[in-house]
Amino acid sequence: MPYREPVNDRDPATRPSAPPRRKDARRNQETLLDAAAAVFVAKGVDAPVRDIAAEAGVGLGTIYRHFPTRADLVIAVYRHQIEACVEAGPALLAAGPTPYDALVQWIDLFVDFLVTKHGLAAVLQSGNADFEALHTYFLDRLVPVCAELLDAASTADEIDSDLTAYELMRGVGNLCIGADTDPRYDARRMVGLLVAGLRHPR
Amino acid sequence: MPYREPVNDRDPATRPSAPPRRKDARRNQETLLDAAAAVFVAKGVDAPVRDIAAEAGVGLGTIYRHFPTRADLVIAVYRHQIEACVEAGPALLAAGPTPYDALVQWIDLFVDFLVTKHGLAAVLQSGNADFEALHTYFLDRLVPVCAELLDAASTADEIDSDLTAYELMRGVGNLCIGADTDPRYDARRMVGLLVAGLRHPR
DNA sequence: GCAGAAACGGAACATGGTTCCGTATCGTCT
DNA sequence: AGACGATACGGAACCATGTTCCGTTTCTGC
Repeated sequence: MPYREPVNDRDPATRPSAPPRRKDARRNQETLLDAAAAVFVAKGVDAPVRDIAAEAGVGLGTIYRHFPTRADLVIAVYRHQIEACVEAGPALLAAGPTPYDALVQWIDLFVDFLVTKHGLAAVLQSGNADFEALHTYFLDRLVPVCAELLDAASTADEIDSDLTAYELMRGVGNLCIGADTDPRYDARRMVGLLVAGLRHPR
Repeated sequence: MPYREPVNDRDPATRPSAPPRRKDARRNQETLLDAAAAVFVAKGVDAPVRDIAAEAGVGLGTIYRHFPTRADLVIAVYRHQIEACVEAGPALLAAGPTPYDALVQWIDLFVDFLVTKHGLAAVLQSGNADFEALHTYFLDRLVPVCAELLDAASTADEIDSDLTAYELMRGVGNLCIGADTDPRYDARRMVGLLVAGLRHPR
């Protein structure tokens, strides 16, 4: 996975860390992201760090030099898709027929993302302190977008609830847990029900 | 798990194991359940087994003799409350004004239960294989009750959805995750939204 | 009171995240 | 090119946790 874009941001979890100066380091970082992505697909997001190191043909120390924590590795792997989601928000708002429609479509986007990543949703909400950073990153990036959509829909009087963007994101994320391993559970449908509940009853 | 009472029952997670024959064993089992309950309240359902052993003043082996697995201990601690929930279903159905009302009240009961147990909801859905038994036990006991309520409401034409009792339970359980540690997230409200979405639009 | 079954305690094992540090590699300076 | 310091690497070692094993202790029926 590409990653690296020029240094800039403040928040370490949000900022793509500056590219390593040394060529071997740069190469390893590439390799690691690719390996991690592959392992996540094959064994889920909670696959052992050692498996990722093995897949990348790299020592454990190397992983931890590049990504201080498992959560940072996960963030790095999915950063692009998250950012795509962030950018999709305003776009949908501008394009869609109504703000509420845009909100629904945006949430669908997010749910699709979550549901197609084995165990991501679970790890996102697991009280597990290891993944605090992951949780925080997702929320920091997505809540503002969600809030914008929610506000717009609210202003357009399409919505009948003072539900927080934060709560909505949490709820949606929660509903996606387990959807990837249980054919009897359809997260999209659940989220649909939840979001439908926001609509202004007319 | 206590020593094999002469074989009989099929589902080990559902059967309250027969009381141990030996007095010390009986005493220890009591002590363990109390200690576990206390530790779960203090440190959450995912507190280390060692903490529980320490609280009970007992060795690790003793815990594992009585409860083959952490999950079995958790089940034992909460069995009574689950069973109370199971019994409340038909009662509410008989008492409530309408089946849908009964369903709503029953779900409230369940949510209250989950939300007041630190980390129970999380551990319930965590893909974690360790807790498979817990997950299964909850579902085995509660899904039939939920199905009964759902059917009744459906028959009374109060509900406009072919949602499975299983899906509903999963959804509700999921929505409760993290509610105990995050003041910004109100699981009851989320569940309310979800359940409201079932109602026949009129 | 004895013998053997039943229970006990806790060391030891497996797994998984993370840290440490001696060694290897890179890039620059001369 | 050669040398040297900074950077990066590998993987053993460490810590936390669930679980297993087994030598020891405690009961209970006779």
